[in-house]
Amino acid sequence: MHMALASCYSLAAADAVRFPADMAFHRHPCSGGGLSSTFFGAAAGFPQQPTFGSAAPGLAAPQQLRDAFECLSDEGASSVVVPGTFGSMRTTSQPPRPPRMAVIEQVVPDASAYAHARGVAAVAREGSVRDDRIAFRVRSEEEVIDDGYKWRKYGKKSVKNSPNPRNYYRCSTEGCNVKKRIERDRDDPSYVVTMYEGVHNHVSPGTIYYATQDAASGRFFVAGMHQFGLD
DNA sequence: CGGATTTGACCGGCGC
DNA sequence: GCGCCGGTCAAATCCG
Repeated sequence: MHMALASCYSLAAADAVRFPADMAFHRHPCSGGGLSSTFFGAAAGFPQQPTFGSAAPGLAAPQQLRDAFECLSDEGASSVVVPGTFGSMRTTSQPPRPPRMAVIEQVVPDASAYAHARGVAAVAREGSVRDDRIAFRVRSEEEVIDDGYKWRKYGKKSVKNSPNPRNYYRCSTEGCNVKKRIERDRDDPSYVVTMYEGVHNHVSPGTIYYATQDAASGRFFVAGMHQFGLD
């Protein structure tokens, strides 16, 4: 998932994030004392050494991102509202649209998502799941999510036991081999399941991220962003 | 006209 | 060995 999501879902825009009333993210150890938006970056395959704005000291390390991600999974987070441009996959021929609110209903644990995508046998065969794959489920009428990156569609397949086709995308940035698969949930077509694989070796085009570090935990958080063309 | 998308073909892994 | 399945390729087509 992506940065448009990660960044908008920032400390500065914490009021744009809605959690179940019985959740206490501010006290959860995974959140590092602050509302963690970093798991979105993990899903998106944040650049390992991104270039941020001048005020940005860096961004969450993969492990930290996974921590946050697992935090939500463990807590059973079921409703997170984030500003994102759902329904408008950005391509080189399409300018970015203004953000719209979208609801991430469920984050799919990496292993199960991978199993879901490739089959339990394949996962068992590999022994373990690569840590650069992650998936999530979003209730959305449209399938494409503008995550800030440019993607090139390279395949479409119908999958067994599902009436919905699976679409394959590859990051269109030269030298970046991040891929993502998008398909509607076979059990509930109102959900879109997106799975990312790999780590971007570049920053989201036209986007500058500002990170902040929590003094107590040492974790980094996306504190803000600027996306050219949106303002 | 160049770049993105579509879509059938092709390939490799796996189970029987 | 054969068929099934998921993933990828690439030629044809579309579109701005």
